[in-house]
Amino acid sequence: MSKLTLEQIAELSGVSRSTVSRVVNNHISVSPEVRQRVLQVIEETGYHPDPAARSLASQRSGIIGLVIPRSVQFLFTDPYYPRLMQGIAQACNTHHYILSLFLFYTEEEEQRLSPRVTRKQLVDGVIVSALPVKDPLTVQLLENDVPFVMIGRPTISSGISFVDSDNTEGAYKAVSHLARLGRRQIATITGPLNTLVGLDRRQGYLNALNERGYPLDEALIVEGDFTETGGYLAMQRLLPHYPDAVFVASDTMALGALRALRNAGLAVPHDIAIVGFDDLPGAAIADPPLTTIRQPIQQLGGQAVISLIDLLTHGPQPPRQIVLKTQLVIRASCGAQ
Amino acid sequence: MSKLTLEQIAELSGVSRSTVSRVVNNHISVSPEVRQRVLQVIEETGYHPDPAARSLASQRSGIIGLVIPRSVQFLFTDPYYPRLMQGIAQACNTHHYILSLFLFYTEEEEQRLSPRVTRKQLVDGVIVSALPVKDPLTVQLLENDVPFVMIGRPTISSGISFVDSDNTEGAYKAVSHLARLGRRQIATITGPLNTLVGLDRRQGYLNALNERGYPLDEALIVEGDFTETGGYLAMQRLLPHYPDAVFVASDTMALGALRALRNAGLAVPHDIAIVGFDDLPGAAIADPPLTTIRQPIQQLGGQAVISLIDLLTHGPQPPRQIVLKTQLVIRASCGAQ
DNA sequence: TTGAAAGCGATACCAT
DNA sequence: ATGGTATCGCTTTCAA
Repeated sequence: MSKLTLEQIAELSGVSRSTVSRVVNNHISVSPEVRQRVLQVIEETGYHPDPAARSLASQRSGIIGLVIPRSVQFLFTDPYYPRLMQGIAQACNTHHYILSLFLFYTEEEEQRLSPRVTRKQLVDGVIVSALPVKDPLTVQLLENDVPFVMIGRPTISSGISFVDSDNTEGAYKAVSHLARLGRRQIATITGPLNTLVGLDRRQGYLNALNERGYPLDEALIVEGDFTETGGYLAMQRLLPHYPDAVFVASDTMALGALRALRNAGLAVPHDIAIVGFDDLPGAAIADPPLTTIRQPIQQLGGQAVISLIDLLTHGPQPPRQIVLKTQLVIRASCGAQ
Repeated sequence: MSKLTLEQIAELSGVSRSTVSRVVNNHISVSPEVRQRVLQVIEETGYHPDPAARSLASQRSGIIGLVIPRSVQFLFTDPYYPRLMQGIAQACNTHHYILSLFLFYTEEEEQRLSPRVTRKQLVDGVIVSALPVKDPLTVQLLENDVPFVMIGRPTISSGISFVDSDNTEGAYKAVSHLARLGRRQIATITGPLNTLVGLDRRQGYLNALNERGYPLDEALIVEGDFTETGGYLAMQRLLPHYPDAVFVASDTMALGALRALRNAGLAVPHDIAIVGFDDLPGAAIADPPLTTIRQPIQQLGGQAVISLIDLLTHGPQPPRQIVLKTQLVIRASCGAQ
């Protein structure tokens, strides 16, 4: 079982190397009979083209890189990421791409390793998990014109392809729901306000209050960091202001907020209603089960891959910018039955 | 900024291509001055060797594959995996390897895509997340002698490299702890019993009971599946038998068990004590905080990479089989304040 | 539709 | 210690 080459397949099928290559790559200019015969041989021998030789000759690697920059590294344990990766991996599988994962920890590491993804040698293109405003990585990607799509909308979005959930509208729906249920002192625990997702969800909150002519109380807006502990601490800061509801910008933080409320002896939703964002697995099994805004995380990943492949195959194009709808999922924590 | 080649660096530094290659690969036979000069040029020009050309010539890709087989795919959203991946990614970073991720969903997909990892073309070696007994993937890996190490001990471990936690001893410690606290009716929710990790942890449970001469009550042993819902359902089946303690073979299942107990109106740890396994982030913030067995997940990943690289560089060797110690983490759920 | 041949950009062996 | 050169396995013009 020594390694087979195109050459050998060619010989076995009585055609030239070129022809076999055409068959393998599904080119048109091959007569049906020849194609048939070659495929036969390939099948019988179990031939697989050598990826290295192939990339060298074609200048394409067939590899998509998923980059988790240092700045979001600390969130990587959030259940959000496995879901995202499932979506990405599945799409890669169906589109015959290989997925490589780049997790950067330290700044030094990011500096040293980023060339791996900012040159078109190793990867054909990359998917980048949402970056804070003006990350150097984005700049490098643009400079070296490496095709890439971001998950999460970038701050300067002109010319950049991305896939995002409709965060503003999602937050708006969450807060409107609370208002509809008669809550008046609606607080919010935001995401980090140096990220667009953080800003967007806060905006949705503001929009909903505005629309109803609710007064804006700055004390009811506390910044979180998307971690459970962050949610816990933020909730504690909110308590002295007696909110009767709180929109939390992520389920993970909402879990932390619930914990803070429990510690404070407050009853959810009786004393205070709560709505999260994401609809992670933990939301449904929280105590009480968490009303939340579901975002289609897997599809986010899948769409990112599709957009990227589009970029790869059709060359530079107007950027593909996709915003997916969210959905209000009502459970017990908001007090609606 | 056209693409630089070895050739050009050679010219710019006034040496041959071979010499530049030696410098790049840190070979010994290069005079200090020449090396210095070449490195200078490389630095100035920002040259990076082409990975494809390199793999083609050297027959090594520098890529390590992480394989999540279909059979464990449904567990991928467990917080265990991000941690594991962090450990693996970090080790890959420091050892200059690229990490590729292979998630297989359907059986068809696994069949179609497994050649990617079972031939030494694309990846130099692979890390496989624990497989149920005698998975075909293992067989293929062995047949094609692709270097690989498993995370989690395989059933037939002769000749196979793996990294595992000491599951049996961990479970033993958990159950002994419960016994020490005076619990008598100690139940267990096991992992899937077609996996060795499931069997091992059950064995630890049995060992602890045995040692103390506790009677074995089959009704107190219920099989779970490592999911939250599985834990919930298993706990419900346990309730009619009035256990006063339960060792749950994973934190995720323990969270489900807690939910079942809450629904049943039982107080933890007063009515029933509970100990989990893993020490995932969710354990510390559960209500009550979960006593659990901590396993060093990141190190598991890191060790797997190190073992694999060892295999890659030193060729076939006696398998490296590493078992890492676990640690009892006492919180409120077991009743030992 | 098919084949011949020129790369693709490195590595590594063999001389010197 | 250094250079020359064959080689890795495939893609892709260009001719036929």
